[in-house]
Amino acid sequence: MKSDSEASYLKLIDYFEKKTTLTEGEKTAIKSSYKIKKIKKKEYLFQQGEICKYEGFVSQGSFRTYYTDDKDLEHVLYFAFENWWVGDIASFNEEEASGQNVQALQDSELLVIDKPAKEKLFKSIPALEKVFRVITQKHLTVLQKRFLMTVSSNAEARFNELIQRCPTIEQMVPQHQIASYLGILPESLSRMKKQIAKRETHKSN
Amino acid sequence: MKSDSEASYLKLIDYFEKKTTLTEGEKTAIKSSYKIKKIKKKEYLFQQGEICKYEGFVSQGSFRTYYTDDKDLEHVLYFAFENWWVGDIASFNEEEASGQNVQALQDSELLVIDKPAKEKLFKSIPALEKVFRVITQKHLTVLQKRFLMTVSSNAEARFNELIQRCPTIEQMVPQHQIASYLGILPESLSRMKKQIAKRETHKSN
DNA sequence: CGGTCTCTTGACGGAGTTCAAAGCTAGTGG
DNA sequence: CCACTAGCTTTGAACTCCGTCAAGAGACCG
Repeated sequence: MKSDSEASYLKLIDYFEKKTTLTEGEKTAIKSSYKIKKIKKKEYLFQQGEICKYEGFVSQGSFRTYYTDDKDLEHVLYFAFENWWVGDIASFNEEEASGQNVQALQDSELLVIDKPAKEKLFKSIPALEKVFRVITQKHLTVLQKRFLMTVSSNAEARFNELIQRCPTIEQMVPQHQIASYLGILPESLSRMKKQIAKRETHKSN
Repeated sequence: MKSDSEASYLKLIDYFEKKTTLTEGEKTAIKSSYKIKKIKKKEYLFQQGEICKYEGFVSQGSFRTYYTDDKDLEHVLYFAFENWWVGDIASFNEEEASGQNVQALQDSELLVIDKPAKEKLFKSIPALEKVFRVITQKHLTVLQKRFLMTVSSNAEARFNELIQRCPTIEQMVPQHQIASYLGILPESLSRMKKQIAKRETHKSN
């Protein structure tokens, strides 16, 4: 147990050390600021209507962030695997109700921090302020690309892009959630894959 | 001329002072870091394929940020009016080619800063590091809402949301650019507005 | 083994696109 | 100040992609 959590903290420290340099004292401060939180499959870090109290670093497992619209349709915003972040920045910072759900796709483990602890950590390690600015910028860039992809290409092009960028996604995530990520219904994805397969066999014959 | 530029700098200082407190020395440092750049209607701060060398604060006029896809269709990502920022964060920071165009909708004026000057300014005013982290977070939040709106509702709902959030947009921006922002073609927006108008007259009769 | 969740398949419908043409508006130059 | 042009908006008809509804087949879990 002790050694497991030690490995999780090492992942986080490694992550930060790729972006900045840390003293031993700073590493200790980071370790004592982030708490381990285990979340079982299908359970939530937080749900729509709640405040996102924790920002989490995925040390084991995987998550999806989604939004349920007024017609009860789910729309997947992100998948998060190991070494990625989960949370709702707006809700976390403004302490207002979130419009998103963060759900574990399998039994998973997060390193979480709440807002007071994060502010305290920023004060003691000012370099982290920049690290998180860069993380947020990266996040914004990814979302911008996603948005442009969504408005400028059809579902099949978006599917191909996803498979290329994340070839193992189909082994990790059920198909109806991939459909949701692509912005189409499960029926449409099923039909689309059939079409692609048909074209493939025609080519190779 | 002198008093015009003085007013522009005051807009920027006022903007920063809403987010943090500044000493007189810091205000002077800000003023000497940002340069005035005038851009005529239909001209560009930068275009697709170029590096975004400047981050700009709109002191007068308005801009649109758009992306041209492989079918030569334009997709408007943002409009920017006074007291908003323009630029491509990824291109600016990583000094890589941008996938976006920032074009003036009318004769306009920006306060611009390049990367070395911004880094120098951050060193002399560390509080700005946080200000820009918060700006980026806000930006991300806005884009997330936009994305969810785009995938979960139809063009008419998106149009109504835009008009409500920005009632004067139709006076400021040509209709085909509004269509592009909504993710539809000008023909579709024209038809949609006709439909809406027809329903309105039926109601009031 | 039964129930629930997931994936597939079919027929139909609708929102938005495509292509083409005509009317309108605003900026430009004589 | 008018005339001309280029760009913007409107309209129509056919089409496409994806959604909707419904039903059945397969997979997973207690």
